[in-house]
Amino acid sequence: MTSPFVRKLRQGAQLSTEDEILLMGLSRSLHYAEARHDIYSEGDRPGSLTLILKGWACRDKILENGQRQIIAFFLPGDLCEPFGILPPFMNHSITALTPVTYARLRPDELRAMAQENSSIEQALWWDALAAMELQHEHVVSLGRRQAVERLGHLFCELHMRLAVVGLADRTGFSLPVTQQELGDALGLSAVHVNRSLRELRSLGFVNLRHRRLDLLDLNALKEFSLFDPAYLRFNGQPLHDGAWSAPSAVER
Amino acid sequence: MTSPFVRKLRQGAQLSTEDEILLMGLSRSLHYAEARHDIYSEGDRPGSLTLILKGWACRDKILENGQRQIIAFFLPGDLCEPFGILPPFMNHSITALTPVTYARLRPDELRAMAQENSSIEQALWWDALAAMELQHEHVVSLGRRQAVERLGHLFCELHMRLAVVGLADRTGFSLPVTQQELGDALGLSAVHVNRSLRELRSLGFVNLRHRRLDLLDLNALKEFSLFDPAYLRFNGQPLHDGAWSAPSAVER
DNA sequence: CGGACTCTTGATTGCAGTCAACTAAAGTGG
DNA sequence: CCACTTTAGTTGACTGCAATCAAGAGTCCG
Repeated sequence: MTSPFVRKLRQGAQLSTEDEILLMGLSRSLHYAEARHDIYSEGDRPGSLTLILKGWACRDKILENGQRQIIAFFLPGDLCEPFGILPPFMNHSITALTPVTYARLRPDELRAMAQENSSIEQALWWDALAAMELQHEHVVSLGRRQAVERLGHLFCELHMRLAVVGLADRTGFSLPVTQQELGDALGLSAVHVNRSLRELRSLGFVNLRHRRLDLLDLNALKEFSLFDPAYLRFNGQPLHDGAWSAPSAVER
Repeated sequence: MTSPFVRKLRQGAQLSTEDEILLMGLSRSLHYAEARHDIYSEGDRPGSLTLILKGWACRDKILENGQRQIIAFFLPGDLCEPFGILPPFMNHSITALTPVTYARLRPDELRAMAQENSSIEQALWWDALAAMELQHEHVVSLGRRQAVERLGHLFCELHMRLAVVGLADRTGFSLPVTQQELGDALGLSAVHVNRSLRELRSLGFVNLRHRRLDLLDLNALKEFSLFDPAYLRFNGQPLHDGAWSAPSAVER
């Protein structure tokens, strides 16, 4: 059983079996976080990168007035920081939304691996690009989309991200977060999330109950939410070669 | 006269004179864009990274319904994409807000330079980190701050970013964008930007006229906007060494 | 079985959008 | 250099989306 990390990275580069073994070998140091507990808190000085293996987490920030904003959701296979970046201190938290199993990766090890192996380098840079564009689309949602569209768009995004790591199929997926947490991600109140959910249900698009999202008409939902999956960079042609392969790195 | 790029990167690493000469040598290929024209449009396949040398630009996306969201402002010294990332195609635009002078950088050249020079590597990763956290804070603003706070927060951020490259002092700075564009960045209508501006003026914090922002009481504005500059990662201790220096790279 | 979340719905409030008219500034061309 | 046009800024009136407040129902869990 390949790890979700490897499954996702396959979207960004052609990986050989040896590449995949190398990548899986990174997850030596396994850790566990309980639901609603911080993996990293504001002010912490992280010593390693966090790779989510199982469960859901998020990057979130609590404001002075007690309001919370979820900046990003992290799903199995997600690296909470791009591969070469280790912040000297955190100014927000990484919080487990469910029980989470994660690995701690050493950035120097990752970067050394990237330096020696251009496929892995390309995959890691691809992952960093995809993570940035996720943020961009989040800004677009919060800035210019209405509540119902935001919610629908998020569902489409989560579905594609989960499908890539084998955690969603055509019928739906497990959505283990509260409506309050959806609101914290979408800049909405829990009450309004509930009402928007009702609207999506009454339109016959989805049904959320018992922490599972049933997709009743995915295509209609995508159209309604103006969802264009290009920003996820899935299944795309690999990032073009000329500019990508480091001058000295030659793959055999 | 050192370039704004170098001035900014000094915030992220100790750069020797030779490092700075190397970095300035990157900006060989100079280009020019007129105000309101795209540097890259949606669908383009960029062949190089864009470094803003003079003028203001932005990353923006036009939605199907004609609404626009500005995802990020780019100021002199800003790299529009992190140093190792060259998207295979653009799914949004990079647009000049004023007349812009920019350089085209080859990612392989940048990465080769980073590989040989650990100070430069650290500076470039630092820049990528700072750019990501800018995005995070943008999400927080759009999700959880009120209009007036958003505007005030943006002014504080722009002031610090411009000050680092020598384009702002205590009295204010040139703000060469329309109120409509401020609204497109903050998820507000131009009318509401105007009203919020009036409120900030009536509170005695700032005064915006003829494309210049006068800072009348910067500290009060920062307090009012709950502005915590930590996310800009300026003047911080350099990113810590142990995890950062690549195993084989030794600086002399 | 009790207590704590979470979800749901209704009533009310308020922040920000839209529409519209007018002023000010900045270009443009004769 | 001055009419004319266009773009940007300003203000008022009204509307509407989403927040808040509140209460009840449903679930989960010890």
